Amino acid sequence: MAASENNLKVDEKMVQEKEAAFARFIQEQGLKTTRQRNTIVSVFFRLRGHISVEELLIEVKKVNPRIGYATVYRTLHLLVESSLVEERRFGDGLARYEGHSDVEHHDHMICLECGQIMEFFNPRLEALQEQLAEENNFEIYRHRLELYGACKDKDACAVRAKKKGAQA
Amino acid sequence: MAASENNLKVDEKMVQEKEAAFARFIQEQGLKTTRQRNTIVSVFFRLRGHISVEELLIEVKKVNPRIGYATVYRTLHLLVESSLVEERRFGDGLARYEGHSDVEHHDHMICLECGQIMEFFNPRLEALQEQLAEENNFEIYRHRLELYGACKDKDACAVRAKKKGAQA
DNA sequence: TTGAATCACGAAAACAGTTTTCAATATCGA
DNA sequence: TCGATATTGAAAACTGTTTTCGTGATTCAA
Repeated sequence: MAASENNLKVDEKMVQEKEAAFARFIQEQGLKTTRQRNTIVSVFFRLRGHISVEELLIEVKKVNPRIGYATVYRTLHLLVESSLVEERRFGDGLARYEGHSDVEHHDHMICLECGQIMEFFNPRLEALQEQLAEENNFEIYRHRLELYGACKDKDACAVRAKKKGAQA
Repeated sequence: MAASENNLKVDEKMVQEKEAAFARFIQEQGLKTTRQRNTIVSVFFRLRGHISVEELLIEVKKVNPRIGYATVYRTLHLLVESSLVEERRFGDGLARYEGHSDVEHHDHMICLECGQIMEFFNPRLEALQEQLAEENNFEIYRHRLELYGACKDKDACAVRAKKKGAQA
């Protein structure tokens, strides 16, 4: 029911579908297809997890070093508008972007030690929220649930924390 | 089980207890009692709901116009450190501060039409989260649940929305 | 009570993340 | 291909927040 963010290869077929969907969105909106947008989108969908703008920019620059912040920001907004990507904020002050995963909607557990972000979904949780909203005469459009804490597997967690520390 | 943010008068006795608790905190930390801090804390605890820095500053300036941003920010940090106040971020980019309400921990429903923020708490929800964390070998330190949507009472909601629009 | 050490203040500058501006360039339909 | 229009990249602007720095308060020991 839960999926860590670094356990699977990216599904090439799915990536291509998403690229196509984005291309369609661009056309529908009467916008223009550009090399920069293609590069950014292509790179983004081949990354996994919850990507910050900076992380994305670094990867994008490996393909085309002349692409700058502004274009990455702008393209991410387009991706969000196209509903292919969701923006999330986990309280560290920077936006993170997430290409839809296999689980349509999901919540997050965030380990404060190693930074790992796990996704989960539970229908009982969803139902309970609906019920509480009902009781308060409230209609839910969307919600956000984040559990902050720590992995219980301290060894694996320490390894991840070290890796993260090294690359920073 | 739910409490809106503008249904009650502030309990003067409770406010004074909190002021006293803050004074104690300042002493314990070896910090200094100042007129500015007293003003800010006093004004803050007499406001209800989820206060932004700007909202607080406006009120504080009515008492002492010479108090500036920096001192308000600094005092809010002290309030958070003292555990008398919690910082929240609802994704509109600015921090909001909340003096502990009668409900110790609680979650939020946020109406996107009128801006009303309702608090709620449900033990089944908490238990379910613990269970899901357990299943994922995860230990929760704290969590955040926000339901974004709209009041079903459209009339009351419209009144609030109008009031909010007027003051902005 | 006074004085020295220290802390806190306020204004402005710095900062981080993000958005906008603007001149140059690329795209796309006619 | 041409021309209207959208997009780009670099830099400036912006927003919310934090820090700096010179000045002013507070505290506590003498």
